[in-house]
Amino acid sequence: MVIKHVQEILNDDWIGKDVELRGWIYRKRRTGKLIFVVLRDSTDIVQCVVEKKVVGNEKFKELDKVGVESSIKISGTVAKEERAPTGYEIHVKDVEIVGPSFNFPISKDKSDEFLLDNRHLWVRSREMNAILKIRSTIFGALHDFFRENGYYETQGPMFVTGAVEGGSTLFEVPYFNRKAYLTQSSQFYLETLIFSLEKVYTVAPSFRAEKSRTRRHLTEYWHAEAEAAWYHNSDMIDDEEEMIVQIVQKVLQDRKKELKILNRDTKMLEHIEKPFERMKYEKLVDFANEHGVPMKYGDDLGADEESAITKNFDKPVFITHYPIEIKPFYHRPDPENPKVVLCHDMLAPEGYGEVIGGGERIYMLDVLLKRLEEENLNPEDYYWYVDLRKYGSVPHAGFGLGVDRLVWWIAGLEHIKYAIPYPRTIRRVKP
RNA sequence: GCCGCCGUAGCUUAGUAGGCUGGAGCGGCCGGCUGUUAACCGGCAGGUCCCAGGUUCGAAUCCUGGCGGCGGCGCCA
Repeated sequence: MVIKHVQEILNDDWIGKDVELRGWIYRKRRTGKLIFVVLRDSTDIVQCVVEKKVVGNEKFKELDKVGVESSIKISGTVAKEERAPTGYEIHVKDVEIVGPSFNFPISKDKSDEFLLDNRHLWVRSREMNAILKIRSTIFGALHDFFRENGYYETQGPMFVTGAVEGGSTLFEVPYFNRKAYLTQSSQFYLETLIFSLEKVYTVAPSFRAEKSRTRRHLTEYWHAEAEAAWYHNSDMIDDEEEMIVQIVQKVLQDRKKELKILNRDTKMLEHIEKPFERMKYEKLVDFANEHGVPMKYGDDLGADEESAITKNFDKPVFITHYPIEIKPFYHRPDPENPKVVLCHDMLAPEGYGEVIGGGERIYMLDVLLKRLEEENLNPEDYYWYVDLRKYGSVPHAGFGLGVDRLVWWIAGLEHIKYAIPYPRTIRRVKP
């Protein structure tokens, strides 16, 4: 008997043929001498009809006894059946219970807290299954983009000794007899590596001890970062635009079924093509005020501003040329207007907001030293970063992308905690 | 750092101007049913009302503190 996945046999070619399926009991209903088992595997679900007179008294009783999520092997004949959830059903000839399950804790009523406590079991749900597949596709498409565009994959350390960005809060960890921190960005390390590889990227966790309690924050999140020698701000934006379009296309192509399971309205995703709007911060202030969000020059974008702005676009938007005061020290001041820096944030549409932050880095030694001084930072703490500007510096640019945020937006999720298998937030470090 | 909300059975909850035995649905167990769709019908079991202290004749209900959790702001990706 041929072993198949559910998805493979859900078509007319299989009608009347015998198959063996392996999976888990998703639903079970008994009516007299019949048991309807909805079998789930990684690919899909299918209804299986078990008759007492076919499988025998003993097997029937055994199957009747076990609960949902028991793992089973069943063999039988495929039939078309309008009444079955996925249009086909299996007339079971034999069933084997591999790992029984009794009183599976997750039933129809579910609170957020309960599902998070039982995340190790909830990952089996159809929704989580769909999200995890979309997430896998997104990670794959990210790697494809970088590799097809001349970026080398590399890695920075997770244990570090200092902050990359002034403001962010670091997790302190004991490191033998001194202190170390968990990295919040690999950017500076990537900058060192462009002098060897020119174009580099990494996909790694970043850690932020910010006490943020919002639908778009995790304390541990997956950070895709890239850095490229000889790139200016707009070159980097070009790459990001292409990257986002490719990822969205890939998901639309490969994950139709999953997007449907999640009730994702894909119309918004289908619009996404180049070019994206590129708006200077200065223009954005006017735009915000015209759209009922009071904002004055020098204000950073808050959640209200972000969502109000992105609701007016059906594609991602790049905001560029922020005032120098509201961005970290390493951004390169615009030679034509030193009050702003050559940076960009990409805001996802539909109110999702910031997904990418990036820009051109300062490459002149004197400019960097001046900026460190203005920000009251000690150049000695950044000696290796400063060194890069002493030995054959080149213009370069880079970005950081919150991959979980990308999943959150593309899958159209309510909260970022649904975008990652095991979310880490200020209040949750288990399971 | 700031603001708001929640904690009652395995799960989801009703009950809080203090008052008799804290109700229900789902799940579980027992029985029934040959086409179910989160099946249905009958029966049964199941409670530290988050914890500690206080007010009171009397607390799930009011007060104080603690623990656990959820959401939002700020900050960020």
